[in-house]
Amino acid sequence: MFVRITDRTYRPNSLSDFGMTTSTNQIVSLSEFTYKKGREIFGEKEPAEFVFQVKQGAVRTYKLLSDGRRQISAFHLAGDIFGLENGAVHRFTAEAVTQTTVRLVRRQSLEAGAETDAVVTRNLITMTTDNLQHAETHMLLLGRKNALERVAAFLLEMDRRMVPGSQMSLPMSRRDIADYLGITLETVSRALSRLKAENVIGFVGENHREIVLTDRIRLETFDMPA
Amino acid sequence: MFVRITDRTYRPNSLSDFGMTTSTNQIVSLSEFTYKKGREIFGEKEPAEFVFQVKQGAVRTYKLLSDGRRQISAFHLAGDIFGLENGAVHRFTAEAVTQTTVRLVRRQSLEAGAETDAVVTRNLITMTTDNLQHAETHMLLLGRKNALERVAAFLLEMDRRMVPGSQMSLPMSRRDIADYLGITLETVSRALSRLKAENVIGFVGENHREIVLTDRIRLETFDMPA
DNA sequence: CGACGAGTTGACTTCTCTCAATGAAGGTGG
DNA sequence: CCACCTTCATTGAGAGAAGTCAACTCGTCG
Repeated sequence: MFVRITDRTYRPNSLSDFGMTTSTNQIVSLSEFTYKKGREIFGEKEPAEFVFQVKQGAVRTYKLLSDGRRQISAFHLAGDIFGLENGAVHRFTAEAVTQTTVRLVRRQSLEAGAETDAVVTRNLITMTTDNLQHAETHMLLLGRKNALERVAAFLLEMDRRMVPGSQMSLPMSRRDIADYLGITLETVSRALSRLKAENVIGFVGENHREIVLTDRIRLETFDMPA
Repeated sequence: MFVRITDRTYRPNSLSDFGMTTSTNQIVSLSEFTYKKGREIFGEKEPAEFVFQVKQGAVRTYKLLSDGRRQISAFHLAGDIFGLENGAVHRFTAEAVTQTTVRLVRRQSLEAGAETDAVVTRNLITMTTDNLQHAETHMLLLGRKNALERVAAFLLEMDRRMVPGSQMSLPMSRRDIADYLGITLETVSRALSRLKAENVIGFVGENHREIVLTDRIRLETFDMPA
């Protein structure tokens, strides 16, 4: 249950072990750690000691209301950095969606790097700005799109971000998708069924998370761009 | 109609005219400009030449869908900085909610300042992070709160941000509030009527934008915190 | 093998939207 | 200064989209 606390006693190597490559825009660190499915990586209001990069797997970050309603603000896939959007204290909870390996660096070290290296600084700003842009786009979705548009937008976003290929394998459950899109899991399921019935998407494997975009053009019309 | 284009040919004074005070965390510039109610300050996809600070009045920033649905991402009140959250190109439209005076600085100058001054850099990051935090909180509202909770949260936010006093004078219309909260103006109106009927708020003037929070404690219970 | 979790689907409910009417406020021009 | 027009806000009635509750299927896993 609280293995994660033990987990987080793990310490990455010190300052000299990481750097930032301008070419890849990724924080590079030799420090890695793996979380099992559903494990909490950090909790809301905890001090933000580390910044993370997903090496493999997927992470969800979310906020809760007191009665349990959940809003997932983002899914972080391989390559993505998370935990940076926070200040001294984490502003939401991060959990492993599937078994996930992350690289981590001390936040303090990063900030020290930013003091002396303008490139590191610029990258920090860029990453924060990217997060902000994603949040803005998502606000438009949450505030003004209907269920079908939300699900279409989600599929297109995931298709764009996941490894290229004819099909995609979604790591997250229908409930996760629902909490990301601000609807219920039943509504997600109905929207997917409708898209399947109209031959816009197809289900591939026997679990229902392998999806192929049969008609991307039509899917984009469901999404409805600005 | 296109006066704003003329407006924007106005040029702020050069680099030497602005700086950033660490004590107030505000960009200081002698360059000012005033927009009439409803005027566009900048449009989505326009090059982001300036960063703005509201001196007086209020600004809304929003995104549109092709069919006209609008999502206001934020209201910027006196003292607030906006246009920074953007990259080289503005990611949304900014309009004056009421007659509004802004200070402005060239974006390029700011970036030059960031190169040489770590304090400026830190403030830039802080401001972007603040925007991000607001967006995250708003995603929770848009994705998971009901109409009454949204309106209650809005009133508490405005009360917190506007000049202290027993009552507040909202600069924006019901439609603006609705597009900020992801509901319709009728639903906003009904929620306000209900809060008034329950003596949680009161209307003061003869226009319906002067509001007093009669029972802040109860209003907070309607909002429902995390 | 059985329990459990995930997903789908149906029936019904509910919340918000849509459409419409009304009244008040504010701006404009004669 | 006032009549007129437009905009804004409120309120009601009905429609509709999404939520809730529940049943059922299908893998997975102990």
